[in-house]
Amino acid sequence: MTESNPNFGSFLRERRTAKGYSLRRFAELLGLSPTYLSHVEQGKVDSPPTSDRVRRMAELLGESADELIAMAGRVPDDLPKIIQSQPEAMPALLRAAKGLTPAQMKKLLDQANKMGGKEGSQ
Amino acid sequence: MTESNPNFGSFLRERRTAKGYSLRRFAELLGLSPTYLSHVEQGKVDSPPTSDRVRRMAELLGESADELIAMAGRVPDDLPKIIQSQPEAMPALLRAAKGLTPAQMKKLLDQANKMGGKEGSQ
DNA sequence: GTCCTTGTACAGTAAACAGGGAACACGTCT
DNA sequence: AGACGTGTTCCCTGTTTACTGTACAAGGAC
Repeated sequence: MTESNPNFGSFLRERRTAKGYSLRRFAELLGLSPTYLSHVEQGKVDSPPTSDRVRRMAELLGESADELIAMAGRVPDDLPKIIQSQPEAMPALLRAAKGLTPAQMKKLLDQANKMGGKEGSQ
Repeated sequence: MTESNPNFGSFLRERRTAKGYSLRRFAELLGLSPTYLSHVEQGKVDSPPTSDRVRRMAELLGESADELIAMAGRVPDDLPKIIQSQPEAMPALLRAAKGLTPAQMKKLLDQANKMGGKEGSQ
């Protein structure tokens, strides 16, 4: 059922109106029907838009794509491939990072970036 | 289409026969039809089994669940929740870890485990 | 009043997902 | 020859996903 955070809809509406977009206009820019967008904003929808659509929303609204995608109950679509590229290590890393505080996460992220300094692998 | 690695099917078959399970027996233990399992093992299926089914396969075969799930082209189902718990940091971490060698990954994982030493959150 | 724009409720849907049933060919055992 | 266990093939199916079209009510502008 792809449970989407109930705040997703209201957040979306708040940001959209703040940007001065009408529902129809915003839907048009996204390539969605006003109907569906209305449903989404009311949280009356079983399945939120796909992550690439949500990414586009974020662009138009000037919000963080990853954050909005998470609110929608989705996962950024580049991540599955990354996880599968190292099927043991990546899940282990995520599980290890699960309990960490934001500050600890930042440290860990810095470590990772330091390591990958030279390798710009495709 | 949930692209599953073509090796998934043949690997599955190889391990199953090595364990002495017949297709019917194995299917029964999994709660699947022999038909579908046959399709899966031949790679003749558009959508591989769900990740919890693949996990059960791994248990029965004594294989790594994460690895088999990746072969199936799926993502372990505990990961989306973890990612969403820190929508900025987790994707960033994965992307930073993307280019790393297995050895570097191990180091990073150790760091993460050291940090989380005390916190047994949730 | 009527025109236009706003969002909304109702109903529907093509395609993908995740399989399943029945019958079949083949080898083996007795 | 019959029974049995192996995997396979053809075709079928309920459910979910990610939406859409049409029509409508409420509020302002002219």
